[in-house]
Amino acid sequence: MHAQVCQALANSKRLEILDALRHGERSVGELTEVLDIRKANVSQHLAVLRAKGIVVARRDGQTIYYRLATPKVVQACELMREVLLEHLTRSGQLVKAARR
Amino acid sequence: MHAQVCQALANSKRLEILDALRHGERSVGELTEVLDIRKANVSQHLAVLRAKGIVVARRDGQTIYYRLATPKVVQACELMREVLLEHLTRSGQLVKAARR
DNA sequence: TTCAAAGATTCATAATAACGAATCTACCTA
DNA sequence: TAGGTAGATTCGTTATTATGAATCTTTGAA
Repeated sequence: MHAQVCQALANSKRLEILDALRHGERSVGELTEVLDIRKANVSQHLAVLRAKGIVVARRDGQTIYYRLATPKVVQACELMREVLLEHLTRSGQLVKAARR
Repeated sequence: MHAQVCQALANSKRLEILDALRHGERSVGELTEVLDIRKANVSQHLAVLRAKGIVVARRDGQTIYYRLATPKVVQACELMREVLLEHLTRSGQLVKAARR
């Protein structure tokens, strides 16, 4: 199940969605504009995030607003970004060392 | 790239590897015993984790020891586990509410 | 040197995931 | 209630990923 949660984060579009939701809720239409992909596709990604409990939906009339289920997702993403940056820094140093 | 890092964590075997490395380095042979899968497959998973900078290897004679590149990976995993638990708790409440 | 042990890599195949297109559902308004 | 709008769902196709089997590489010992 833990792997399933990670799998839900393993897609650049879905990470963009989470980034867009970082500072508050957004409607599907707004997300569609931000991501610049088809609405059906946005819905599909939202369904994945919803199924894993990463985002929650709220309906207001015709529009449905999504928000993060918990700020912990953002924290986890930030940590992973730091892991990535450290790796890039290390491998960058390797490249430099190899050039000497 | 961020999605690629998440992708590397999106596999139960690889999460088991990270769990085994949580308290210190382990050789490939030790990991093979813990995971109870073929050595080739363990190497493949380790190659994925290595490529994303999540683990690093150290050779000592014939055996190669792996360890976490940074404790941040474990922290990120813990946060994701909490997200999962919160989700399970919420959906468990939904099941109960539906039964009433 | 040759052989064996510990891993890594390559390749082929089976299983999953992503996306577009079409269809379906819920809500609002005339 | 008919029509329109915002999303969701289903399905088929294409692209990725996981795994086993076989092969290759590195190291240490006879």
